[in-house]
Amino acid sequence: MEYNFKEIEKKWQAYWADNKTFEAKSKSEKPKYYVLDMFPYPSGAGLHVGHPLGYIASDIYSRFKRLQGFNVLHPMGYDAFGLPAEQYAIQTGQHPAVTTEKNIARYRQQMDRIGFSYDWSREVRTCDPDYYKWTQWAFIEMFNHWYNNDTLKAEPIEALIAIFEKSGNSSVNASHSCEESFTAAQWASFDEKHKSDILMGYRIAYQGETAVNWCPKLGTVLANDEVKEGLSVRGGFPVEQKKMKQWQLRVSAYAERLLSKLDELDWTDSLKDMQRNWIGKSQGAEMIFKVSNGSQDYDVTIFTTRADTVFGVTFMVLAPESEWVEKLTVPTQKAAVEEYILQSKKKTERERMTETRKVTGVFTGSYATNPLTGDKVPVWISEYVLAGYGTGAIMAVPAHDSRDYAFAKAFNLPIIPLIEGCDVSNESFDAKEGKMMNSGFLNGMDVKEAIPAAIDYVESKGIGKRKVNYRLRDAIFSRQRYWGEPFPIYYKDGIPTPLPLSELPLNLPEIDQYKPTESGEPPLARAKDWTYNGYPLETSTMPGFAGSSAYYFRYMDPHNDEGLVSKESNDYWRSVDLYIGGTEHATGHLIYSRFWNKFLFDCGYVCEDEPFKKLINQGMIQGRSNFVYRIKNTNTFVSCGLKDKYDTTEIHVDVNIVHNDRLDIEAFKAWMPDFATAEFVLEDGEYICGYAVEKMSKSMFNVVNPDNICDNYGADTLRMYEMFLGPLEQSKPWDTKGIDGVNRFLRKFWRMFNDGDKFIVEDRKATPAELKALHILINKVQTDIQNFSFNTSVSAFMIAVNELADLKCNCREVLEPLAILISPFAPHIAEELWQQLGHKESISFASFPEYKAEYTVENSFDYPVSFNGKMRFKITLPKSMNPKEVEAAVLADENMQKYLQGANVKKVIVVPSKIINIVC
RNA sequence: GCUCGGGUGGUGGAAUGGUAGACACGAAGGACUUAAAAUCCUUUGGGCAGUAAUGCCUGUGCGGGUUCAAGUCCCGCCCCGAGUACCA
Repeated sequence: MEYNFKEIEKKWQAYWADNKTFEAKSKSEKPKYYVLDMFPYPSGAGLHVGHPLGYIASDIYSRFKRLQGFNVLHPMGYDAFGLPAEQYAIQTGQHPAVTTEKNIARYRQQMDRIGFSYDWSREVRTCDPDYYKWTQWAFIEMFNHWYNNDTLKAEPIEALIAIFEKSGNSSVNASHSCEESFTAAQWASFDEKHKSDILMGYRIAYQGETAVNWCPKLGTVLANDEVKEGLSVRGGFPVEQKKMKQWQLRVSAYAERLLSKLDELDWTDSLKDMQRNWIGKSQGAEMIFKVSNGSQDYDVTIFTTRADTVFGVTFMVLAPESEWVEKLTVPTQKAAVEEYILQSKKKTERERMTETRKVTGVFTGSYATNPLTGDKVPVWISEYVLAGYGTGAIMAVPAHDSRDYAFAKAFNLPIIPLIEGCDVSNESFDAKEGKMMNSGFLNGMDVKEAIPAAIDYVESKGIGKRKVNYRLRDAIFSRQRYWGEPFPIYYKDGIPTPLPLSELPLNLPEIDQYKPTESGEPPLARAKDWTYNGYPLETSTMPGFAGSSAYYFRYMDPHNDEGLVSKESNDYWRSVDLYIGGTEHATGHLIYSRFWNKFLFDCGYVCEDEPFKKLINQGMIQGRSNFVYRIKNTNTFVSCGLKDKYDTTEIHVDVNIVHNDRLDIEAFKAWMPDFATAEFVLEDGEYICGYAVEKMSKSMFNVVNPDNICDNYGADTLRMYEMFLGPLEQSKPWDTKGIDGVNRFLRKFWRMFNDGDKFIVEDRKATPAELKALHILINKVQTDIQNFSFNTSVSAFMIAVNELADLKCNCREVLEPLAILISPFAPHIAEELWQQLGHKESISFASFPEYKAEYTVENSFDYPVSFNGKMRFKITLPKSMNPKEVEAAVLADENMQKYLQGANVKKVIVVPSKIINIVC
């Protein structure tokens, strides 16, 4: 029988499902290992060949770990809340739950065909009330906690209330957004509403007014990571800044912990770097400048990382949104300032960006006093200062900051150089190096000493203090949308109040339409009787990242209705040992999950502080589009190599009717009615298509569906080919060219133990040559899997099978370990061989074969590398040998003497490990 | 601008500082076959010499350097990709 992958794959997929082969044991003597994929959003388009790349890698690793004797948890689920299903619902009236359900079914079907070893009994869906109950629960917990900067952890809000009752808020060191200070007596006198407002400024999940990213087209606000280049990541619609009251998560409280713990994680440096940049820690100082508007004096605090440059301050700048603007604008400038602010408000984020570096600004009319020189400097307003970072006000040092420099040039403000020898006639000198001048007591110091010296000085004078700033902002947590988790919050006389836990989950209500109401309220406002005990419920819903932030805990204990995860299950599974997914989540999901995890850790619900110990980012699989070239105004198509001889139009052609860049002409004619009568100018009897690497998308006709590959080549070929394509972490275009090689390899492997209809394995002893090939492979595969170098291990299989086939190796002693070795990559064919070898249990319960080094020892000194006065030999010697011993061994070696015949050896130079030079 | 990756045949890609191009695709030639498919064998970075076995030169984006030895390490450029962006 030929290698009939269709039958084999169907058989084993059914076997695994029937026997629950991959169900993870909740209790086990074995050590645990948790391998997780980033769960997908089930889109309407189904999976394309890019999606399974990471899943295949994680599956190989999971199967490998099982063979190594681990109790492996390898689950899968769906990130099922999201915008596309809702947009579709708005257009069609179809309930998002229905479309989502349909898409999930299709995803599942497609994944099953690839032969993944998921434990489907633990599947989770974020849109399932039994699941989002725990998302809502976590939100209430965050609502009921505040972040104590003294103990560096989240603590119950009751403890904070107790402090307020005893001593007000002056002694509290919290991450907060409360602007009021009060005594115990004052606290006692506040009414309920006032107390609620104050506490809101301390809660980890809080409601607050800030500038948010508002996307008018989607009718909702978005978090920072959901906006790229001023456009929404979903849909690509313009986003503008708007002040709104929204639910937020105090992620910023965890900035330092999120940053410092990165060092301990086994993630790639580039990913850690992305998170570091996103968190954006900068050390500097806050400094107080006295500002006068002519009639009144104010203390305005600024933030700077260059305290050493105070002597070069020639003006000050406020953000247009700064609260100081109103106070510091003098009557004569009022009209101009108002006009400027109006203009900047009108601009969307995108417009601000496209008008790059266009310098704009307006003078307030006020003057600030330089705290060190006493000089009076003007206070301006400009968009280049951001309200949300630092204090929203800066001291401008045009000589040493390029933005201040541009501003100074545009408005003709003075520029004072502070570093010896720097030239600021054309540009600022931003580097933190050189000797200070024009700087009073700092003169002569190096910049690196001057910065701390300047801060020490202002601290001692009480006009400033050291300060660390983070770029990381709190996460906006409200969405004005339907298809998300409802907030478990109702408004009791206007006071936001969490539902009792017994009321969870708060189910998403049915509504007639999925759009906002006429008055612009979120869709949930359409729900009938959206109240609790007569009080109105919150109408916004949670964002996409809410459900995906702690899903990995749920897999540990998916059916628990007492808690997110039981203590027992959490103590056993702890955290994710290996997480595989795309880099696109670096600044979103992976920050939120770490934050969420740390919060639950602080509260004592989970035992590990970090969720993902090791993280691998699989590269993206891009599309590879094919083109045909139509001669203008005809229906004649010319092959790629001849296209320059004609005036042609390039047309995308469906890659599924092109093989190795050769067009299937009949299929092309049938593809679209227009082409039925097409004529062709061929090269050597074939039509060669052009190609380009583009994003994989329907409109480019370059989407390759894994189902097609499974139909034509089988899942084992698909799995091995995706790995063979190149390094896992690298992005690469999908190119079916080359898949034949992998398929050929599997057929060859099949023929090792099948001849016609006969199973031909013998029970004889293996020869040394066979064992050598086997053990080289064992060693290679083991190290490659551990290094996630799956492409080279596929090559190693090809080499080994070629060699063993040449040796006519069909003995059990080799084929048994070979089946185990290949089973993570091509599990179906491996199971088939395993069964034919007489095993009753799945190959997943076998043990990874042991590598025996003695089968691979090479003969030493077997060839000369070069001869050129010097003779060089590559040798393999134990590392423990010292140079003298090596020299003696070399000269004594028989082979070596053969090469040295007649040569007059003057010197033997032993260079590290492998090579020796012999000077003759 | 800043940060991090990366540049190797016709193609995808291999190479703990140690024979560059493993493995695979494609291509060319051949065997088997009435034919096709399948399978197998040979050649395949470029150049030169030779009937040949073979030998020599050259070659990993560019220019320098360290080293007995550099695709790999160092310095300076060029190009491509990703992230981020008035973050003071």
